[in-house]
Amino acid sequence: MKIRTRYAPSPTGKMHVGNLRSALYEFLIAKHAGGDFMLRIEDTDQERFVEGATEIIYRTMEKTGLIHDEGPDKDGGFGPYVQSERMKTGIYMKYAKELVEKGEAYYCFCDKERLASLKTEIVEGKEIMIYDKHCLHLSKEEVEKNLAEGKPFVIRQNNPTEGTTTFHDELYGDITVNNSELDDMILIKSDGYPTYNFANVVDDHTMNITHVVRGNEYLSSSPKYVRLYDAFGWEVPVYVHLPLITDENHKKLSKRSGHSSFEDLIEQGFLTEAIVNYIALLGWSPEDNREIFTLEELIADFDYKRISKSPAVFDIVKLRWMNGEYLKAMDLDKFYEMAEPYLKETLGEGFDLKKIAAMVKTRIEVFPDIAAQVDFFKELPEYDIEMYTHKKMKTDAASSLEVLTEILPVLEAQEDYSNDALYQTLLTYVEKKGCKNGYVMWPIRTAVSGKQMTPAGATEIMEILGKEESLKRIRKGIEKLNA
RNA sequence: GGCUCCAUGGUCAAGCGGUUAAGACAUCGCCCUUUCACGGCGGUAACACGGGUUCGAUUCCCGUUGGAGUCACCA
Repeated sequence: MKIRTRYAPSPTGKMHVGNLRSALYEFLIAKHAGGDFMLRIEDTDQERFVEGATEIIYRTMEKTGLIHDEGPDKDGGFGPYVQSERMKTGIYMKYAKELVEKGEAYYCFCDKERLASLKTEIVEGKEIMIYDKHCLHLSKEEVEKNLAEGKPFVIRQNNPTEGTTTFHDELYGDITVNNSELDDMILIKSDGYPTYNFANVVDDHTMNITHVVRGNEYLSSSPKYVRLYDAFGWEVPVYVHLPLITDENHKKLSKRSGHSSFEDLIEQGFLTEAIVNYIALLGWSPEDNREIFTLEELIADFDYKRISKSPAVFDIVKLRWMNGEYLKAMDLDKFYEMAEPYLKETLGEGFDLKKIAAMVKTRIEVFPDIAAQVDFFKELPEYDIEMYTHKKMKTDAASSLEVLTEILPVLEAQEDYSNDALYQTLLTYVEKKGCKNGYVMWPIRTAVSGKQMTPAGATEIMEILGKEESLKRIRKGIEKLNA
């Protein structure tokens, strides 16, 4: 049988990395087995709906390459399934009524006040309530009467109070709970919309989803879903609950606490491919020790049995490293194309940006790192003459002054300011002087950059700067050292 | 608090009864070098605890502890 999975987000904001990883694994599980992957927007909560959120999800999926295989026609392709659209067919109410017929669900007319009176315990600010099945005992006549009067109602699942329910998860094995733990959750809300709890079961079944893959926050409600499948007489899907991704405090990532969304990471200069690669490895590992994967390679290697059971901390430091690996592997033209806006922002016009891009390519992890690397080209920063002192190079203020003063006329006479020519000139001087390269390179580099660290050596910097600016900076250095 | 899940270095992780307990990030040191970075080499660092089972437990079972998730007319 062909595997069919789905990503079923609610359009309530941006996608954080946990959401993205669920989508990725769902996609990979299907694709690895040659199956189909679907996208279903779960927008049954009208209050939480965020304008534009669906588009964000759609765009993110497209950008990351997690393309779904079917859906309603849209722009010549497939759009996502949307629950609010599906609801117009009356599908959820139809199935809910079927359950009522079977005695597996019932109408409930309890108002807020009565429900509030049921709240017994307060734990960590949360009120715990177990519905007392009050309306289950309403007679058929009473129900009809209430309905006829237009009294607001919800439909609740009717769970047994005795016995146990067991379901199987591919990763976590068999999980059994006492039925007394299962509360009579609401299936249809008073606004007529289904709850997630109900819609996900109806949709997964009617869409022929074979593998339900989702975050492990659903682990504890899964027994109730299984009871729904059983009540309908439907085949229970294969369940794969994914370990949580947490922040550095080991708390679940959430949109509300402002954890990194995919879009934020892109804005911070991370590459889509690196993000996808990194999150793939949060909770899954291949048989070998490989760490760098394209999406295609992930599809080929992704065996969901190797997904881990314990939660993983999202470590942005390692993401940065991985992003750097992608940058280093990228061909220069592509890199330049992406780095150009960042280079322009700090340097403006008038520089050989491509040459500078090449210098910086292996030295940054994310694009915004560029600014701090190259800003000195634009303007010589204020610097302390302490920087002329370098133990290993055996340089200090005095030696630097001497070198700079001696080399200045040579550089003034020099016409060719290409890196090679400059380097030759300096080497000649070094030989004549009988010292180490660094003894002269260090002070020149310092004078010309004013920085502790630069993306290139003295002569490469001078090549970019040009004769006039290079000399100006060296004179400035001499001036500072004389003061 | 009830229920459920989880437990290998700071982090991601391999391991699936017998290993000197991999690898990666981070960190530290050395080398290379026109500084730093890159690159190369090396170091520090882990099986939460207590009982079993077994000739032998990181690995299997139970308990303890710790952590997380969940307990809505949210998904």
